[in-house]
Amino acid sequence: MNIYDIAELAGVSIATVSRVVNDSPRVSEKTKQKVRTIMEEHGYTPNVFARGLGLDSMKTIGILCPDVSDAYMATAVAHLESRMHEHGYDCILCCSGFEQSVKEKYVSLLLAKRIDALLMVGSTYAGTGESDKNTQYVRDAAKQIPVFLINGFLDGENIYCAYGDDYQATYDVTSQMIETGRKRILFLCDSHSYSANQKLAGYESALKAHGLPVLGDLKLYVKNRIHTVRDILLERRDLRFDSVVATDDGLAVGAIKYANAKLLKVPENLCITGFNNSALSICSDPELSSIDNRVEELCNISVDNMMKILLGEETEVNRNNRIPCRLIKRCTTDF
Amino acid sequence: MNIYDIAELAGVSIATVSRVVNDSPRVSEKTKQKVRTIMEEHGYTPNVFARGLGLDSMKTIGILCPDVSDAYMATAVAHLESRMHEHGYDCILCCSGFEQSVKEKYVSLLLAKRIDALLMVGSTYAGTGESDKNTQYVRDAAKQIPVFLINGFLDGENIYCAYGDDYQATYDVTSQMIETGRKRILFLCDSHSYSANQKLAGYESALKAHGLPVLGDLKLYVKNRIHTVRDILLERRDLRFDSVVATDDGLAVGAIKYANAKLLKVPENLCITGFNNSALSICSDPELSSIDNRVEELCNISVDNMMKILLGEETEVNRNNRIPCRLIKRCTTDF
DNA sequence: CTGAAAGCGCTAACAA
DNA sequence: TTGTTAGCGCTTTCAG
Repeated sequence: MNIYDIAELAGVSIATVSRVVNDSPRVSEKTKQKVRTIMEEHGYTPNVFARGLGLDSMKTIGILCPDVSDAYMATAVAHLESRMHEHGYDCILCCSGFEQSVKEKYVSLLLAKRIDALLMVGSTYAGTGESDKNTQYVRDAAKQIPVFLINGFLDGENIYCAYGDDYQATYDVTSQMIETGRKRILFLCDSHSYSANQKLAGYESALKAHGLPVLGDLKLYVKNRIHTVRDILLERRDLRFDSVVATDDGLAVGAIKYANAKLLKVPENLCITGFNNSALSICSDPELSSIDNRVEELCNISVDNMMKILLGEETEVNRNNRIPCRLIKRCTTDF
Repeated sequence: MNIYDIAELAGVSIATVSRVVNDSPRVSEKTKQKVRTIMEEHGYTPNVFARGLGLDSMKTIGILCPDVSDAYMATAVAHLESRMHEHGYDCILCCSGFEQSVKEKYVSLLLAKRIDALLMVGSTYAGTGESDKNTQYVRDAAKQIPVFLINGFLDGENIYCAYGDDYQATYDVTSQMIETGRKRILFLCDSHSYSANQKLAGYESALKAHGLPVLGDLKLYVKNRIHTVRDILLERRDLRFDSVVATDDGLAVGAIKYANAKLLKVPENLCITGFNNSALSICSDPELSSIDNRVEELCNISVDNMMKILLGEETEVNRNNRIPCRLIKRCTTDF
């Protein structure tokens, strides 16, 4: 059943059917009704490929993230899908992992699919914030379609970023630890992404601002697996620390497990904060204080900006959207 | 840059270019090389819409799930995407929630996009296992394209199911609780889906098989939020139980929080099992014993079957794939 | 307000 | 081995 069949059944031309499908005002209400009835009776659906060929768009966007099975990204993807759906767009989801070549391959694949825009979730797509060669593929993609980065910043034409102020959040929380008497703050991290580097910078700045030394030993990079973190901490008997600033909830829960194993009082003897305010934070015991970088808001900003761009209002949109994070206080902090 | 441009630059016809793109054997190696060089030099990518129009396929499948932000579904989606990608297929992701009308709308939307197959994750799409009217839309979709159901069973032409044996798993775990001396086993549940009903049946069978009464009071349906579960349990001072069979890890963790709040010894005074073996289970304290229904295997079965069907080997595939679950033992059980 | 017809870029049957 | 050409189903000028 195609547009010709409908046209014939309705006794009009295909042009008229097309106009009805697209709700053009240049059709009399009477023929509109007539055609619509026929279409419904026969369950007609326009062929999206043909339409795509003509319009060079299938109203589809690409969502790229390293791994949807990660809670943070899953939340983001769920929210993005829902918001895009409101606007009549479908989402092609791709999980690239963290490897450069795979990320690049996925982006070209997505571009070949002629998506209308590309949404990238996760600061891994922003590089480390230093060299440019690892982010060139993003810039190249932006030459073809608008690119939206969630949770990372990358400066470039047609690249629109929305991210939480990880620097400030980490600065603040570190400062509060110091102000409540902590002197040896462990920085627990699992990557060197743009976001991770921002958090590190915030941590170091706070130490310096309060006249504390930045100790290499207290910057610990480990795999983000709860038991692994706990065990590493347990083994490092040389390492002394009275508090933990973790860049992810999983790492922080590892620290909680460590505290429980050593029978340390939390937060009195060990003060801990996590990042992302995930389900883990209310699952652990004691429950974890965690910095919420408000993914849903980041998603909303990106989607709103995208719709503006797609409708040709690029002049009105800010390429650099940084929003404050907030600390969700639970039981592993006393501030 | 389209096929005509390439053809002209290479001094061949568009048919030849098309053959090169599709790696047809009916082109001399020499011209193949020549054309390929030109294509690369100019960064030519075939237009997927035009190709889709001709082949009536864009090598895209639809993945429908109620909510990707749920850990179980996120894992499934991540795995599915990765496996489909291996086979050169892209995935359109849709999150339908649990409302009937929305689920139906999403399915028609996906069908209109001319996907090659539909993957549905979650037993909500299998109905309750009783009436047929809630699953008619699934059967209708199956008239157009093959439908694959993960974690639920629905009998029907062109519908292929893969699910864990929730009945048996729940039967076994309930039996073990009884055999280790428990007499009042609370069944904690948050839905009436096909899967939930299977679990309930397993629970009830086990009670009967061991000569224990099936008590209405001990079947508790609550919202799947950790603190809510804990609070409800705390309030129900009339309710006596010595063990908990939860249909989801979140519910089970709620029970753990309840036990901790009441200073009950786990598992001695309260034995608890969860379902899905999610990240929550190693996060809680004590860590949760949980039934793993092996999503990844379910996904693999579905993807393998799908590829067979898409390649026209439907005779070889089983529509009803039930696989055993396994209990991952941690600290909330003593068996 | 409606229709005829020219694309959109590719695939595949048919010719050569 | 290669080229010609007729679709695939829709959108959109251009005429009327």
